[in-house]
Amino acid sequence: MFPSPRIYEVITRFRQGKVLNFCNGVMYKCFCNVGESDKLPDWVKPSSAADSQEDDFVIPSNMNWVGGLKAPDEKFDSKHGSFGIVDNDVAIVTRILMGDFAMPEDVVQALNGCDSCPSNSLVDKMLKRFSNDWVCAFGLFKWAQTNIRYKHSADAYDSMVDILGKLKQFDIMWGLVEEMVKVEGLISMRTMSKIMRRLAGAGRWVDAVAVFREVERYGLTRDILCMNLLLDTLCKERCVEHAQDVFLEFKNVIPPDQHTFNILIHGWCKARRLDNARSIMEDMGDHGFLPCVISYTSFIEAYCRDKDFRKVDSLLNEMQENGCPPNIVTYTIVMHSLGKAKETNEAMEIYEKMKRNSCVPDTSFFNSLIYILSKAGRLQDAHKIYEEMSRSGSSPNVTTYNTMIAAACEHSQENSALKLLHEMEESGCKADLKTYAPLLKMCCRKKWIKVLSYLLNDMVRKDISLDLGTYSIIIHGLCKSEQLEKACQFFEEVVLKGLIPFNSTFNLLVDVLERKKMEEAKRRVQDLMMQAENSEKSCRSVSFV
DNA sequence: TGAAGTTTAA
Repeated sequence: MFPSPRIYEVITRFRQGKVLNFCNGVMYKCFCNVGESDKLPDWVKPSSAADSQEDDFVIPSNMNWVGGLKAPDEKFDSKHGSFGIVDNDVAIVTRILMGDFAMPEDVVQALNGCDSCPSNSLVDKMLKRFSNDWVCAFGLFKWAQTNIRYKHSADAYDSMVDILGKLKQFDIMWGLVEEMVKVEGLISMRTMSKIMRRLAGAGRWVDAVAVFREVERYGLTRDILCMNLLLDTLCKERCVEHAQDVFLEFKNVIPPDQHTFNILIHGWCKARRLDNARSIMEDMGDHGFLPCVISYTSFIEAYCRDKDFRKVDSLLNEMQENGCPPNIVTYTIVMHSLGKAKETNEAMEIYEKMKRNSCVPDTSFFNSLIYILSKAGRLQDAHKIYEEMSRSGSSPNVTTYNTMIAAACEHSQENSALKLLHEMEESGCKADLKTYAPLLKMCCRKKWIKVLSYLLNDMVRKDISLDLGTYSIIIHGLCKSEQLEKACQFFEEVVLKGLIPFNSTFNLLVDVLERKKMEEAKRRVQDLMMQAENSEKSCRSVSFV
């Protein structure tokens, strides 16, 4: 135990009110004892948001004390200020990329000043870490290319294309694609698939289809595989109409296969246009394909969504009669919907029916079962299923743990929730934001501020960053528990991160502060909200120039 | 890495 540590956050630079020193939204934090802040490296500056008075903060025993600094991981690189980063080059490059850059060229220049060498693993890690910051990612990408001993892998190119597409930098993306064309074997169907997905996601359906039309220009074959990829992308991006148009245009040139029809059936079922799905099914027959379990399951899912369980039943029977029995996916859908419709006994009956038909349950099925049992308040039964899983050969995954933890939190089984988090870690299952969100909410409700701090720190250690929704849960929870100072601190952190708080969060906080006559804090929150809204406006005007 | 299913807060 160390005397009176205080939490400091590392905040180095701002751009339009945005904190730049976190990667993928992860804010790097460090801990130091009161009166020892001069021992902090110069890149560490305490922020007002984190200047908490948690004098009794307990340092978790799994942390090491390194030269006056508390680092959440075994190794702490005090020179470059990275936590949990063992690879020195990764640390150096991360540190540089945390700067304020307007153009990729600036990033290249900054990286030229360091003596790190690019490697496949370095580029891979950095592209993942900066996948939401195309300027940094592309700068690093360009810098790596200047080294004559290094060549980007096809995967690195694909990742870069994907990042540029995700952030809607389509001109730059196309420039990179042209560069890829010059090297043989670089462009693959994976590249094309990423491009089509990002274009469709941005509402540029015509462009996505154009990629398919011109795919031979890139040395690829415009076959049924490629067409199915496009159709699937269009359906998943909610433009099944465009998928249908492409299908009609090309079906005489490129003979469709069973996948083609299933993709369209699923697309139409998801869009609640069952008539269209049925015509595709007929067309499927005309092309000599029988509907398979996947085709039927799409319809089953649609009926389930309408809670039309009579139709579900008759279709299940029809499937059996047609020699196409339902499989584990079909059963999962039906059971899940029955459970959600509060027909828990009928849902359990599906499990029995499944066993009778010797259909083997898998992890997703068990996850669904655990979910509906928990929602019905049958936590003990859910726990039994959790134990049954390992015995039956399907191991729990992240969804299993997330579901169990959320249920325990909802039913005020705090210890059990924290125990599950521990079990999750022990089993080597990687936690994510959905693991922590209910736990954080629970801590706010119970006013467990120390545990809240511990969990937040745990998240930093695991590279899991808070998003706006999670921040909102915390702020709402703290308001309800009348932990108003804490609530204000989190509100400030949201704005510092460049996020814009929801109006409901803002209104709630202002209301509570007003009721408690905390005028100064109220004004501060109002200023912060204004700052957040203004910085968004200025960002917008910049992007339209 | 060719088609269907499970956890989501304000």
